[in-house]
Amino acid sequence: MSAALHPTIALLQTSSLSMVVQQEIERAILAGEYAPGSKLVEANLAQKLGVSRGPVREAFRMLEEGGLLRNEKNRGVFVRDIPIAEAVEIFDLRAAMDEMVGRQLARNIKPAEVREIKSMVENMERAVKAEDAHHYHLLNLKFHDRLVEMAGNGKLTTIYRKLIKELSLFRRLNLADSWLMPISAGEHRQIVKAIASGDADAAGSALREHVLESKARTIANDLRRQAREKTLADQN
Amino acid sequence: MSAALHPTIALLQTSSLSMVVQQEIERAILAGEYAPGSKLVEANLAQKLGVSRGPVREAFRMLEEGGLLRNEKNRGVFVRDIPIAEAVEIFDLRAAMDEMVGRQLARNIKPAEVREIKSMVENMERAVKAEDAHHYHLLNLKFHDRLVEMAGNGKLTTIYRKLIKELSLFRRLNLADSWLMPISAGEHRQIVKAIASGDADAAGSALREHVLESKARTIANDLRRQAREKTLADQN
DNA sequence: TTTTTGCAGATTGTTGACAATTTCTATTTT
DNA sequence: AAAATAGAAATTGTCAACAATCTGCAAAAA
Repeated sequence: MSAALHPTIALLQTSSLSMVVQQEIERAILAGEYAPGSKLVEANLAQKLGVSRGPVREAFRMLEEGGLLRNEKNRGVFVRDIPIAEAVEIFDLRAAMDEMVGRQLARNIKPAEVREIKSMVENMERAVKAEDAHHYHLLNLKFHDRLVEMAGNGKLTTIYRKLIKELSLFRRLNLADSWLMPISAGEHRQIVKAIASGDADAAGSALREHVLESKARTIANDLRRQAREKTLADQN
Repeated sequence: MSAALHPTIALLQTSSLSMVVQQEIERAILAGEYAPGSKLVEANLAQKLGVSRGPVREAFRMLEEGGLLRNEKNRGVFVRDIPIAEAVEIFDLRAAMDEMVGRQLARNIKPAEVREIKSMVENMERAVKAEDAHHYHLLNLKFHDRLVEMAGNGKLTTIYRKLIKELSLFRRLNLADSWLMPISAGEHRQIVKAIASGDADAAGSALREHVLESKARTIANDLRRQAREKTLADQN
């Protein structure tokens, strides 16, 4: 029956306006086009996307449930601004999940997959040498995402991705990342080695510690920021 | 300003119709009033709840994102029927999360909380003696929910609860539970003991193994069910 | 008999209008 | 000048109507 469908037709069959709107708003948020804390006005978005307010509202409800938006009744929806405490909670959760991923991969990863992640680490090391922080950041996200995916637990993958998206709304994260690329890069090599060796304990704790390092750096960075803001405030 | 508000008024101030509708549908689904796989018709629900279709649709989008409903474009929304493979994934995830909970509690639980969970275990043992499977089931849910809550990670708690709700849509679960209450009950006592002793490794693995036992029982039960269905099919 | 075609009814997708609430601003009051 | 008030404008919440799609069934064709 279903002969290879034309892509546009296939798209129209699966996605309604609300889904398209949802994806577009999500893309814009993650691209930083709407800053955390900023307000999204239904009518504006509806007009910009050429649809009525209904689908926009439905998209809002989806993104709310997904943790990207926050709703105040009769006041509007806002891009969520993740507080440091919540970022820390997410890191702790990720630590447990990534440990699970490491243990699973150490036991079941295929040779082709080992080659794949090794090559990803090499790409990251090239980005470090080139001092291309942005590219490194993208490769880093891809590396961890791929590891989770390879672990083969769909539910885990879905939740992990949701958490990463939320974490990207924690504003002060980006700063922390850049000047310690080399450290983070070294840890990656060790992670791959532990996985390839088949040692579940080693792979699990390598990944767990990697995430907890990341958490510690984020906290340290946030403390510095708080101190800086306090100094500025005291001067006035 | 805000002098103690009348509950109904306070409710209207925080929750719009879509939220009320969402909660009501969720309650009905979890209460088993809509079986997994069954279709929900917008107009029916709207009429039953005395609202228009708009809020119902918004509630649908929320519940979809929450994993309780599934949407087929132009065909309608259905209560999700969790396949065994997904149930297994959820169990594996829970195992990792509960291990994290156990380790955390062993280190940080307060005396009053130890007393609280001890008393919960005693209540469960009473339910076992009284052979009250339903009551035992509720107490069991509450016990694990409370442990997760006590671990103090809000994000973890939210996700854990979502997973439990999804798992309750796995139809064959209930059957598995009842005739092995005594086993499960014994494991609970051991979990509390490990937590109270402050041994993070012991508490973590006690909880992890407890969940993995539960997973194994569910799988075994499902295999039996499949065999039974096959036998019946062959007779026709 | 089996398959295909073509309606009629039911259901979802989308829209625009109206009601309720909040936000903004100018004016008045203290 | 600062605070309170009132009304206008903007925005969200809700609804009912219309359009598009699917479902079921009966008639026609193979």
